[in-house]
Amino acid sequence: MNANYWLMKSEPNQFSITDLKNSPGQTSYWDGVRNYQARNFMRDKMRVKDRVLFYHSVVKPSVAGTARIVKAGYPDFTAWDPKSKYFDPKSTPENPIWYMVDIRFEMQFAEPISLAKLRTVPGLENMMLLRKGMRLSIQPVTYQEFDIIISLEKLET
DNA sequence: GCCAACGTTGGC
DNA sequence: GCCAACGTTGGC
Repeated sequence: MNANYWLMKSEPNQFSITDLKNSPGQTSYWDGVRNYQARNFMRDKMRVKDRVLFYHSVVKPSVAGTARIVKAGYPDFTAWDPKSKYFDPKSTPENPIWYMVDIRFEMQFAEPISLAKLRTVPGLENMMLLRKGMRLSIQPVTYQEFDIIISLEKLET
């Protein structure tokens, strides 16, 4: 079966692609997602080897690089830790509400591709990220969209 | 820092 | 079940 393609948002001052690159094994779990739609993607749709656009939100909105799913959805244990900022008393090990995946660093773009740039690129007109009011932190991306963004990077390096 | 858009909560 | 109030996201 073919891989799926995704975009995952993170505020770089919380967790950046550099942080992922510097993580043990260049791998990290993706914790703290507390939105049902995003959770459903992780729990039900993401598979090992799926490819990910790593998006930096807020500070300098841009696609910063790529990653791969290396572990499919499993319960987000930070929801069970009262000391975690992601604590949710409604979630228990017996009945987990929130899920995470593990991702591994693949590449960091020499020059992040800015949101403003993406808005000008032919073929990305229907990209979910570019829709008004779109806040979903995990979004499906088509193969074509993924490929266009990768090719932009190659042109600029 | 502002604020529009969205998701969630809770009173009724 | 409706919807106002509130909190959060995230671009600018």
